[in-house]
Amino acid sequence: MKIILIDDHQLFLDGLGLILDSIEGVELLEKYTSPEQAIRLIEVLKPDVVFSDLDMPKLTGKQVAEHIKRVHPEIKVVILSMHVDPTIIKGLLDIGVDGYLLKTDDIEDFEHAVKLLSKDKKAFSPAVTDLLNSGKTNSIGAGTSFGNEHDLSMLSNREKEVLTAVAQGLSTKALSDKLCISPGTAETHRKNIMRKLDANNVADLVRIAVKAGLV
Amino acid sequence: MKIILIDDHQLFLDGLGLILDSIEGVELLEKYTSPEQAIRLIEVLKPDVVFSDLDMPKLTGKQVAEHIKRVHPEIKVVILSMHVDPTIIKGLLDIGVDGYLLKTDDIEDFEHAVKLLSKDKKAFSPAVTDLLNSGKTNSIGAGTSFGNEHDLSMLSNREKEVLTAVAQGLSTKALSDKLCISPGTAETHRKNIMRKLDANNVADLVRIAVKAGLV
DNA sequence: CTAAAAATACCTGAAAACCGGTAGTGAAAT
DNA sequence: ATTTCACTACCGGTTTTCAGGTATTTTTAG
Repeated sequence: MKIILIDDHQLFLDGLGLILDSIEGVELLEKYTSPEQAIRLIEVLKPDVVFSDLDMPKLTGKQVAEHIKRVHPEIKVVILSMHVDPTIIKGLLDIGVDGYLLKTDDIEDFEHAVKLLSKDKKAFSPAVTDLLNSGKTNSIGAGTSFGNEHDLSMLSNREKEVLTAVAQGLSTKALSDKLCISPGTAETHRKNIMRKLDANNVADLVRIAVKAGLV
Repeated sequence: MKIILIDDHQLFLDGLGLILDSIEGVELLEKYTSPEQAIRLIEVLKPDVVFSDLDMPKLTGKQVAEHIKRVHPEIKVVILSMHVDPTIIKGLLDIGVDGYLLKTDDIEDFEHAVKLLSKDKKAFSPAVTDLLNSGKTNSIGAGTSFGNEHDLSMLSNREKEVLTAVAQGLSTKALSDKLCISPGTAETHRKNIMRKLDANNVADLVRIAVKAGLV
């Protein structure tokens, strides 16, 4: 199995290269910190599989996957990522990627993934497999998501007002006075907002509000 | 030189382990995906140098460095990071870290860093060295940090850690686990912080923390 | 017009935050 | 040497949040 690697972090790339070299039946053709260069040379190298990082400065792993799948559908693309994010994963599946591995995986997981790929099967991290099996985009319990976009579009106008007030440090009582609603209503709004934004407490709400420019 | 590694990404950890093994004069004692565990076992292992990732979920590399430098000042701490961020780097220098390497560095940079460390010199990435030389952080003794630095000067280091944790949305219990203190102590810290910053609730704390760049 | 969505309001119980203390230890400063 | 300060820890009581609801009205969209 001929492989090329793409990751903007040279150190990770070097390390992963060493790991891959130690796996039976793997031939590491080339490593790239530049997605553009990798794409340019893919014609020449004719790899079986491309492992690409997701978060990269100029060209994201998703864009790399899209390009490769459009031009060379026969080449398998596996995305390496730090985050278990259902929406990201779904987007990648739509493109037709052949795997999604996590940087928190260990070498065994990686070897297993290589085996699956060699059998023309898709390769996902255990954690990702669990996610895909356990319903869909609903993840409230275990991991609080890191880098997801907190766009406030799903909030109603009133809810945005409430969120702003909460983020300003107003108590439910003060907030309800200010917005001329009952404290119970304020609570309801806050609950709905927290559900929609997957926030578990006031601190989460404030961070989101600040990042969204509400305060 | 006895080394331990800390990074929440198992795959990176494995790869970096292989790289370090290939470097002359390096003995890799142990690798940890859990900063807490690493800190707990540091007494036993007695490493010369700790390489730690900066961005980690439960305990940041900065907190790891703070803890190690507080408890075992003789152990060198080198931070691995993805970003060339002056404010971050300055904060780490204040703590007294012995190096700041980038994940975009290559193996040669890494070997060079190890050499410097063995000579009791500080080890920085070329890109970071450039930044440090190009002005900026020369004002070391003075507390006048560049940027706005919202008034957190009255807080002790520990209190800043607590504030950061609170702003990240951790409950008192979770926070106390993370910082290895009792919930009561965490409460005390939070109280003192709120008094010092004239904050009345978590929302106020989060806003201040975000504006101060703690999160 | 009607159905859906949004906004309003309330209830309950467990958990957590909040606020007032007190108090020991160890390190640093005067 | 004594004081000061940071850090640690605990107590007791009050308030608030948080997570389940339920339910009515108003507004919006098809």
